[in-house]
Amino acid sequence: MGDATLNEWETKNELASNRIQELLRILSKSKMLHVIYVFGTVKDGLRFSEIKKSSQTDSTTLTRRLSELEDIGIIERKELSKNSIAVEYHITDSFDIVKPILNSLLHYGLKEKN
Amino acid sequence: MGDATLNEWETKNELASNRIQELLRILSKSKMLHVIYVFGTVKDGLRFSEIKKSSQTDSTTLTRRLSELEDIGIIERKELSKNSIAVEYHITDSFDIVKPILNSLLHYGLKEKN
DNA sequence: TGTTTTAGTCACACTATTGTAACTCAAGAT
DNA sequence: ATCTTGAGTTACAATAGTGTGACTAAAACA
Repeated sequence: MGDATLNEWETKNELASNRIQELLRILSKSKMLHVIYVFGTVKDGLRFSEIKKSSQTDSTTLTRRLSELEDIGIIERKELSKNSIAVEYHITDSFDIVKPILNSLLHYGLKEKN
Repeated sequence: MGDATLNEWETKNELASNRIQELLRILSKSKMLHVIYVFGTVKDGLRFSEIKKSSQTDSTTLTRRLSELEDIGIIERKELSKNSIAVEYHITDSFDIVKPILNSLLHYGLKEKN
């Protein structure tokens, strides 16, 4: 079962491999999991300051993480009232794609080391 | 369903979180996926040179990747004949832990970007 | 009018990760 | 005895990713 699915790798092309590599590189950056966790658990439509507080991330790093997530289409940035000042971040349908990965990671994290 | 599992995050402790972070950091390193892919698809009991050829990784990086995988207990290094020269790498039971993660990543990789 | 809040930006020094090239050392083949 | 292969190691320069602290510009509050 696990093996069967693993065999699909053989049919994958370079593009898929690059996308995977890229996703992993992005997911492993500092505070990324904390940020995604906030999006996964709290209500939809989050303000910069809320994410900052909940994820305990500084402005610089949070900006970096949010724009990376936006770049790969996992969240969307929306300015309330046309001239910025207030901004809201929403998850997109693609957010579902990372959920199973987070769940697998969670199981790994909770498992004893033997 | 996805949400239900995601809620488990709320019960996780700092230790789990660090383990997850660490796994992600390791998985995202260069050539790591290529190396794991070889272990996942080819027979068990691989020689350094086989992995090197199949994963297209240079000695330095391969040594780094293998010892990182060994450190987290996903593979084992075994010297055939007591005084090294020939070495074989085997996957351990813990290798199963990363399979679902690889499968999720695979699905992500194969999905169109919209 | 002055202060606070929101959502960042900028420069910077620091650490981590990378690939390259050159080297090692033991064992088996010629 | 020399050559090649296996499994690395070492040094290094280049690139990537980090948190800190200082700064900004607009809007809402008092």
